[in-house]
Amino acid sequence: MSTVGLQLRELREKAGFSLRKAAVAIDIDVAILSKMERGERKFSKELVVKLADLYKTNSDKLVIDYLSEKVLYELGDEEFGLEALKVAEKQLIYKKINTHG
Amino acid sequence: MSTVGLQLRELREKAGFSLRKAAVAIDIDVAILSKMERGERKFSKELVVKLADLYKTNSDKLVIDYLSEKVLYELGDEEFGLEALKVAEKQLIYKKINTHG
DNA sequence: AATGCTTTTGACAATATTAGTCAACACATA
DNA sequence: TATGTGTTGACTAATATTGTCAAAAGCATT
Repeated sequence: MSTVGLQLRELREKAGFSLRKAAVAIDIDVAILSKMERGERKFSKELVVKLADLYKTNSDKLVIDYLSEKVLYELGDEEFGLEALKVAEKQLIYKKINTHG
Repeated sequence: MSTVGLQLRELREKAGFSLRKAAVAIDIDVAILSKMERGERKFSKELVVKLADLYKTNSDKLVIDYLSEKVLYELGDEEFGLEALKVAEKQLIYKKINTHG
């Protein structure tokens, strides 16, 4: 269940693009796009953004979901996954406070 | 700055193992262990646990830190990293509630 | 049925990434 | 010198990811 894939598929259909047209527009093989939408292959962030642009949609939420999926994939069904996420969050917040930019 | 690496280095020294002895004990090349402790190479979870065992330490916190580092590495300096972590957390919690085990 | 479009599938090659091996180096100390 | 410490870089091997292609399958329409 790749929510990014499903979301992008819906967006594509609403925007009236066939799989082929969309694939050509962002310069990838149609087979890859097909697989990505169905969660059989991973997206790259670049492609997510390109597709969002193509469909005239803001990409922020899609990117966030994309990253979230990536993180969850990395964690697998790890026993301490939740704890790890909380630690990671703390680190990020700490970093955010103590950096310029 | 790999906290897992530093933690394991301290633990090793406190446990009185030389790099070579520890590497032999867990059956890896000493060069790899050296690099891992200094954050030049990634650990695997298996090695973290093996080392914790060798040093007679509970591995839970180390594993959590290991996973956290892995996640943060994946996110890089992504603008929406924090948001992604929060989404991932929600997913995990949701999953935890709705599964047996 | 035949055409023309769609999407899916699998096989394969090309690339990139990661992991493992080894020898040499530098430093300290007995 | 000889022994033990940790570090470094070059190299190979193993794995994973990505890209390419052709064929197949689905679905309307003519």
